[in-house]
Amino acid sequence: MNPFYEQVYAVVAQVPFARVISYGQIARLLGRPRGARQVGRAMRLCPDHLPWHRVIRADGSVAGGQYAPLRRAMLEAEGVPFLPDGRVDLARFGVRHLPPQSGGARSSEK
DNA sequence: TACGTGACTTTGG
DNA sequence: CCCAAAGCCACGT
Repeated sequence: MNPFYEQVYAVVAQVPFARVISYGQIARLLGRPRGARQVGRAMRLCPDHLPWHRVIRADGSVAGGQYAPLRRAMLEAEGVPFLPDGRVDLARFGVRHLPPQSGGARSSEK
C-alpha cells in the first residue's frame, strides 16, 4: 500500500469522538492539498477499524454515496448534531488540528 | 500507454 | 443563495 493511504488511515484514526474532518483537510495534513479525491479513494477501501464515518465533505455534507445516510446516523449516535440542511456544523465539530481540544469546538461556550 | 471516472474543492454566474 | 464549470490526482479498463 502506498504511504499516502496509510497516512490517511492514520489521520482518520486520530480523529476523536464526536468530531469530523473533511477530505481536503486530511489531504492537506498529508501535504497533498489537491489530494482530497485520493483521500476519498482511500476511504473507499473502508478499513473496518477506522471511523470512516467521521470523514465528510468540506461543506459539512456527508459523502459515501450509498452509505451516506448510514454514516449520518453513526455520527448522530456519537453526539454530532446535523443541521436541517443535512450538514454538520464544521465551525464546532470540524477538527482544526490534532489532538483536538475544547478550543473553538466547545459547545458550552458563548 | 491512453481514456474515462470519481466517498473532492474552489471559483464564477 | 443556488447551480454550473474547471482543476487535480490516482486507479481501473
